Amino acid sequence: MRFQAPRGTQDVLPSDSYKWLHLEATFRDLVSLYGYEEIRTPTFEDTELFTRTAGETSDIVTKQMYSFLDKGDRSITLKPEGTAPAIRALIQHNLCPPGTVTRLSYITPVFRYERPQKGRFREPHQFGLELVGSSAATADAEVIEVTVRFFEAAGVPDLFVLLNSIGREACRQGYSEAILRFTASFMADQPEEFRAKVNKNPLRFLDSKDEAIQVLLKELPPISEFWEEDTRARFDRVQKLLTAAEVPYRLAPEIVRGLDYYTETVFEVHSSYLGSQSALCGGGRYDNLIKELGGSDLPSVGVGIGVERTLMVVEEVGKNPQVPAPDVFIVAAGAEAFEACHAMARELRNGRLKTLMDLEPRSMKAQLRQADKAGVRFAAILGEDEMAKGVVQVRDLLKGEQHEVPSVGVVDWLKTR
RNA sequence: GCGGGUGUAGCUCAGGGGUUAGAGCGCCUCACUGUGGCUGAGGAGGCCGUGGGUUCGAGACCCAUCAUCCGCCCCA
Repeated sequence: MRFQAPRGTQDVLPSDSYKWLHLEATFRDLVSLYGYEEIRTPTFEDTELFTRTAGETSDIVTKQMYSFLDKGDRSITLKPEGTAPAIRALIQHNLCPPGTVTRLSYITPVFRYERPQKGRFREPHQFGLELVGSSAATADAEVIEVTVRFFEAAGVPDLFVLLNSIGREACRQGYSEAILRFTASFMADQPEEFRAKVNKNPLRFLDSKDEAIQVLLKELPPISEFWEEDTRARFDRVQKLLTAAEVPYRLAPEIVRGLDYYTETVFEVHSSYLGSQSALCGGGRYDNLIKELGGSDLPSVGVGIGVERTLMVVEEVGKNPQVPAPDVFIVAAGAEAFEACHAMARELRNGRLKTLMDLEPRSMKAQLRQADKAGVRFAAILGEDEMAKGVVQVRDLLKGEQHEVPSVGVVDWLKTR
């Protein structure tokens, strides 16, 4: 009880660890079907990149960044999300020359200095996809579809996509002005700091939980009335593609995403099982990000998936993958057979059978109880009598049957079951 | 960053100033000396989160601190 984990981290049980690895494998398998290649960790987990991530790509208050001074008094900020670092790696290593299309995936921890609560940690993990180099609506739809297929494969029930388009600069400019007009009376009473924040990105008002704001915005026309013609065309096309792919989606004009590098398509995936704990993932198109980070003028669309939240939903509905039980438990009938049991364990493991054995030659009752607890199907019992006869008693713990099997044939016998 | 709840056995929790801190589940042993699950009996396991304070006496009350959970904020 004296050990206390660092704030905002989780105690991870062995079974949780297995679920995590299983989800990771599900993600890798699924996205590889669509041609996404994984960026390995060392490629983009560079401290300097973290540092720049904080200032350049986000105007979100820095108190949510995980910042500290290192031993050289440099200000270090741990990366708060995966997209910008992945895009930096892409620029740095020229992974997407103009004229080509590149599909990247990554699995990475991210860090946020927030008050931890359920479903929100200081070191959460993110699965991410970046589809770079295409401005086609099919790219938007592909990223959304892959994301949904992943959640389906992971066992997330009742999922649906919330879809919106926030248009291009002119559209957002016009809409922002409209929002500020509608909320002028509210803003007048607000502190200077708040006004400065909102003026920077008035779209954030749309998903505000403040009732006064929501009342004022009741008469606000939807953003679709500010769309330019090509935005509308893309949005229609994306919807058609999603329908064809049988991806369940709803239009959600209130979804604007927090970062200002998004353009046009934005989406989230929700599950009705998650309740108020927000979305499982967030994504969309960001056609200006690569240029802003110093790369070519490349269009891009991507998604970041919250690993812990996904696991929470899967856990909630009891669709956890179970750790596979061992195949055999070796029971030493009498201390004299203990060494021979070890030899048999080596033999079974050489035959690729997952084999357990008690560490001490305890009573058979205790050993069999261990076997039962471990969930194994077979107990292989070896004592002096069996050694003399050159056999092993193999007990089927499920059926309660017991078979006498020649020692030399045990591996084969077990493998054919 | 703001407000609130909770820290007692491996787990879930009871005990709300007064002997030696409890229950259920789990674990171990025995009944059954070479056969699991069921039953019964017995047993092990506690810096009562940590530090300070009040008191004759603190697991309990007060302060601080750490952890954790729930709102808010925020959500890449």
